[in-house]
Amino acid sequence: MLHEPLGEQDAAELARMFKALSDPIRLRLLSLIASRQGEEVCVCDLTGPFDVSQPTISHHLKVLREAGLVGSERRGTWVYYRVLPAALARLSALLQAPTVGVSA
Amino acid sequence: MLHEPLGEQDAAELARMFKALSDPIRLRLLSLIASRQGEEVCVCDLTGPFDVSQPTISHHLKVLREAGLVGSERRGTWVYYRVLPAALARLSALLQAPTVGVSA
DNA sequence: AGGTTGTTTCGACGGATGTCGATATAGCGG
DNA sequence: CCGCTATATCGACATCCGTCGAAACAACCT
Repeated sequence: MLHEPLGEQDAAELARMFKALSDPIRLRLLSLIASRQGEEVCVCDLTGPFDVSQPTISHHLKVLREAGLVGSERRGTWVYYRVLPAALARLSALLQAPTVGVSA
Repeated sequence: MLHEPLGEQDAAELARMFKALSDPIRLRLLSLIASRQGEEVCVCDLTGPFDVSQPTISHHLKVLREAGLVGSERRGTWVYYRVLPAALARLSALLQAPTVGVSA
């Protein structure tokens, strides 16, 4: 919550997560994964909608994964990505706090 | 909401906002401003807690301002910053959506 | 085993970003 | 008007980031 100032460590960790969200392609990737609620999405379904090369998509998925926002699992030939809801919920709660403060 | 894939334009705009949150100093600045709910905070109160120079703080405040996350107003010698709750609420709602989807 | 497809890693390149010191602007007080 | 404090802008520099093509790795199929 933003009602108490963030410590340096928390700020550093949260900044890493927000940085993963700071690219349009990564945001769209995340929304594509999240829009299959709970289900997993194959990488092969994620490369089509974008104008960038497939290695670039793989790089962006890695960034999202290392930020703890998505998880991945290989099943056979394909790799499936899924959203990790707890991480998104944490960020959401952080930004929600000041809003309720003002809406009162 | 992340239940429908983001369009390119929306993604670009949202990415700009998240990018403003992707730096630890900016996150702490925002939390310092937000922790005074509704009130405004003088820049002179924001330079102290950090190890970086005053121009750097001014730069980060500019990034937050241009992202639409905070507003500023000059009153006499001092400049006061305040949170713009609607912007934070928008980001919060975006990240909240998949959570409720999974909690069901 | 060899070939084919899906995915990741590597190395390189150009552009963006955080930081600083120096300087400029804004407003107050004598 | 001049100096003083508060804040913003400028120019420079090192580092980081997104992107690509090429290559490596993984798993399937014959």
